[in-house]
Amino acid sequence: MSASLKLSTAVKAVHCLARAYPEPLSSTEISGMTGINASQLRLILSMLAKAGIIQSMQGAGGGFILNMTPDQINLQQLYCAIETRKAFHLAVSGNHEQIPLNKKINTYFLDLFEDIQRDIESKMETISLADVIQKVETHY
Amino acid sequence: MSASLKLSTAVKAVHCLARAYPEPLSSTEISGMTGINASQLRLILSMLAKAGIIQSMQGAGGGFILNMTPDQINLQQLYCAIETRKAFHLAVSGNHEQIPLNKKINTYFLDLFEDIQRDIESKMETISLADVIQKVETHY
DNA sequence: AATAAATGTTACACTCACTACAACAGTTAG
DNA sequence: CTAACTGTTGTAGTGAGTGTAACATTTATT
Repeated sequence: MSASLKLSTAVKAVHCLARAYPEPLSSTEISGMTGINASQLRLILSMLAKAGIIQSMQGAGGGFILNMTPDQINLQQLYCAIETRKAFHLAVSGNHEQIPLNKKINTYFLDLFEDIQRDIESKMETISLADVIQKVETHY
Repeated sequence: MSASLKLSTAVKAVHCLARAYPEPLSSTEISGMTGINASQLRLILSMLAKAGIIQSMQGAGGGFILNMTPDQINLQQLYCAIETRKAFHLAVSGNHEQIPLNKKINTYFLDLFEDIQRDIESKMETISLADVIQKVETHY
């Protein structure tokens, strides 16, 4: 799954958890609320649980519950927890690295893209889940 | 081709043109210097020509030649000229938009991603081809 | 202890975009 | 008129992303 898709999925799920708090929700329940496949949700939610953002409880009567308040959770934390590949997909010309100029320019761009990646991450750090919920409920 | 791949390809090609200036280079010649396929180069170079960044001359003895000095060309111009899809690939959870909450959160993220896209573009605007050439030749 | 209801994880089919390249039509100098 | 170019279209192969199912594992309940 792409980082941006996972991020929006994570926000939707966590938003449900915020509304249900302090009651836990199962992946099936969240699936019913969002339309997102339950297996897919579990994949993402288990990553969020490992990052300590939510708590997962196995077994009958279990489910997921927030482990932090919405204003303590920011998009960067969510993004970090679920990231497998970078948001700014950094492809540079494939395999012509035997040519010195290519190698140098590739390196330059990899550095630049990392730089941009850092910019994106700092921006996301400034946006809390509470911000998102508030904005979604008022401005849209 | 992804935007970032095309961008690095464009920079490599334009870098060759800068060194050859005022002599024109054919796509075959640039291919020889960079290892990049000539057809692929022509695809990108023709886009740069349409944007007025380089000039293309058809027919025997033709080729490509810079139409601006390296310090007048910035990465944003190159990126703009070759862009087909956005750098920050903005996927949000696909097709569950019948659920109002989803639609709102999707819209929120599309807005956020556009915002980030703009940030990336302004950053690229500050980097000229001359900067890249200078940096590549000294720092790497 | 047995059962039912959860999570956690793996696997898989399917689609689709990307990549790299070839081929050829169109254009121009000599 | 020919040779050397660009411009554009098409295409086979590959790899990543998507959506989902299946099953192993864990735990509350009775």
